[in-house]
Amino acid sequence: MLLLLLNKSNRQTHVSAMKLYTATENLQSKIMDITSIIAPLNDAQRAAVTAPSQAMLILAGAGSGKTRVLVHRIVWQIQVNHVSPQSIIAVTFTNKAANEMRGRIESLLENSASAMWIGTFHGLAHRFLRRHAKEAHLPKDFQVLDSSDQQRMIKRLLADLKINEKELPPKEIQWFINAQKDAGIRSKDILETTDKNTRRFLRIYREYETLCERNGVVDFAELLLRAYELIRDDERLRYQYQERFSQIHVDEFQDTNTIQYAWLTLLSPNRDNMFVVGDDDQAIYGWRGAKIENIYKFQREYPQHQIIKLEQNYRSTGSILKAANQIITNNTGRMGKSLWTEMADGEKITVYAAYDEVDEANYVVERIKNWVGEGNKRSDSAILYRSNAQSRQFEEKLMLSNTPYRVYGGLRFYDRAEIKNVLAYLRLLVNRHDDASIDRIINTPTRGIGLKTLDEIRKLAHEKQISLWAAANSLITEKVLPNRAANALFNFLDLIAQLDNKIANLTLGEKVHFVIEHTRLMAFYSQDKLEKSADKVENLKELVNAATVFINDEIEKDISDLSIFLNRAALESGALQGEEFEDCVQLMTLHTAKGLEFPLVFLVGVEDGLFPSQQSIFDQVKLEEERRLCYVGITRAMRKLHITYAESRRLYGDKTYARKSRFLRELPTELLDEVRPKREVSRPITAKPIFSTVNKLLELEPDSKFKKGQHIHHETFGSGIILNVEGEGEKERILIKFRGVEKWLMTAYAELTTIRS
DNA sequence: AACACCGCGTTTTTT
DNA sequence: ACGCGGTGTT
Repeated sequence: MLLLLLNKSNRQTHVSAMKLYTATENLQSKIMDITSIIAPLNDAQRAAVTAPSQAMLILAGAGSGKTRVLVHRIVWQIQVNHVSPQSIIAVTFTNKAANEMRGRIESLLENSASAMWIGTFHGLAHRFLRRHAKEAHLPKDFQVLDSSDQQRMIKRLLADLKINEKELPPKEIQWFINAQKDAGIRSKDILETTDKNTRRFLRIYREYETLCERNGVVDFAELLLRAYELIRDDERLRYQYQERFSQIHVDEFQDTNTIQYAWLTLLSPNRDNMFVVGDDDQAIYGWRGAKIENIYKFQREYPQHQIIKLEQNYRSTGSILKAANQIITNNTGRMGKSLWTEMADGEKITVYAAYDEVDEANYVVERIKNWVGEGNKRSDSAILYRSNAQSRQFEEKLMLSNTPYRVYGGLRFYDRAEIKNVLAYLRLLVNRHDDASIDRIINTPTRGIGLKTLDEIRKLAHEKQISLWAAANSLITEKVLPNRAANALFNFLDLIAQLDNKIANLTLGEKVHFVIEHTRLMAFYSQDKLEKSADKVENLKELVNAATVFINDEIEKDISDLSIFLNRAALESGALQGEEFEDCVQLMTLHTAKGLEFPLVFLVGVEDGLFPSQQSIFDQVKLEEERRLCYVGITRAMRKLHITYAESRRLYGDKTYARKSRFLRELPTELLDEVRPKREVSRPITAKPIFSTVNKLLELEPDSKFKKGQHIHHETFGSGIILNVEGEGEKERILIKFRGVEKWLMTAYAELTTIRS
């Protein structure tokens, strides 16, 4: 029976059951192992997992088990094809995805996967460059700049070059530089003859490159570009790694950019060992350089490839899936995929036409309260929105109803100012020539080094093309500064020297603790007049803790733990986030929600101008990306999806009116349950409405608790008077005049108490 | 060095 | 509306 299963499902592998007999002494256990690899898979998944070594493109729809396929494929290669773990490389975009993959591989293997290269593009590029720093012409202790460090460098550069930030905004320069690097273009590759604007950017790009070089720092895009160039230009290393990585796996392939694709191609010269998984319908990062075309490029450049589509969805109900399928068919040039499920249709998708953003939030919060009241977990519900600004209304209402919630995507741990300051000191201890760091903390906490002194340092550094540290030292020895400034500056330089001296023999945790104390940062952040000082102190302690438990698993022994720790902090800035385990309603943008799933999902603010965003409406390419985002949003829902939109909302200060999103109009009405009929014009508001069908309806509905003219009380809005009643049962809605405002509320959800008049 | 005021922009985010 | 960064005031 087992062998039968193997033979049937393994038609496509070059590993026969015979080979298994000879390959192992412990036949029984081997067969069991293989069963555990392929038994939990459906036909398409199994075909992917057991495919022979060749270029494979797995088109994996939302919720179709793409991670499972990747994980099982890797385990299959190891246990059945006896590929050495050393030969396995698996690349993801986020640390979270990489960690999850590693964890699942390890639990299937019942063994450590530490010999495999599993990580993000940036993480693996970093490991590669660390290992071959010399060949890459990088200092042994090179540090990684995150994007705020990068921006700081650019700003300094502009100041040195006496360029006004208004003329050439640092943000735009940063964008330009990163876009060039992501496309594999060095400043020397850009022709001088291009247009004037490009020339100005180009000049900064050049200067920035030399500055980074001098500082011994590398930004995110540089990690990828350097790794690419090194493997391209160093024949010995190229052969070595091509030889080593016999099996290359890539997750979220539709999100790869030019340089990532090029790097992968270099690793796979025979083009027979790339196993890439992606979904063109979930490509939502075009705006940051991801090239969905890489999927087509792959098919052109890897002519021997095989495509397998994973279309069975294990996540959502039939209705939700139908809606998702329907919406995405409006896009052009798709690879073509249609999700299906064995699950029942389930509930219809509820569409709520809110009066305004407050009404929308009330509706959502009421629904969540009902859901929790039915015994469900708050953490199984999510509110998804297009832009971060939208979270506020929901936060307010959740707070008001005492419902715990968590907003994703705020400031991350390692991005907090107090943490960045400590890290800057530590980085300075590793490398004195790190200008971004010295710039950051030379007067933090304030120690009397003013702008005047700072200017002198910068001027000298720029003139002599030396680091800020060297320039500061030079100013002291040359005795050109006024006494007070000289003293202050000397004290700073001395502080760094003292720290360096005193921490030499401490453990990593002790080092961090020592630095926080002796730079007086702890004292600085403990001042209770400071807002949120308790949080900041807590964060500093958490940093010490993180350093204490840090395990340096890099093989290079001659690089200090501190250096590795700092780089890890830059590369995994999101990893350390506390307070995650309380049962909370989840609030996040649609982008953040990609890859996640929730039984109950609210897709809110589904209005033209918001979603799709105003900037995307008149651009076909952008609009299609928005539509994919909508597809991502819908497919997050497992059991129940609510879509809401508001007829009017406050945006940038003033009231705006919008109509329901075109995406919503693309959904078939039979899948929808529209809670309140949409009205295009604002309602006539009269205390005594003239005869209308609505009033007649009301007369036929004497069961209603609510009557016109009745006084009522609402938890949030206070007391008011009912102006109008419409609908019945669940859909009954009333217009109430509160102090100054009139609101339509659903009586089924609003918390109303009647007041006897 | 700390605080007040003004003007500006304002999709989406990882590394 | 709101928050951030830059500038000006005490």
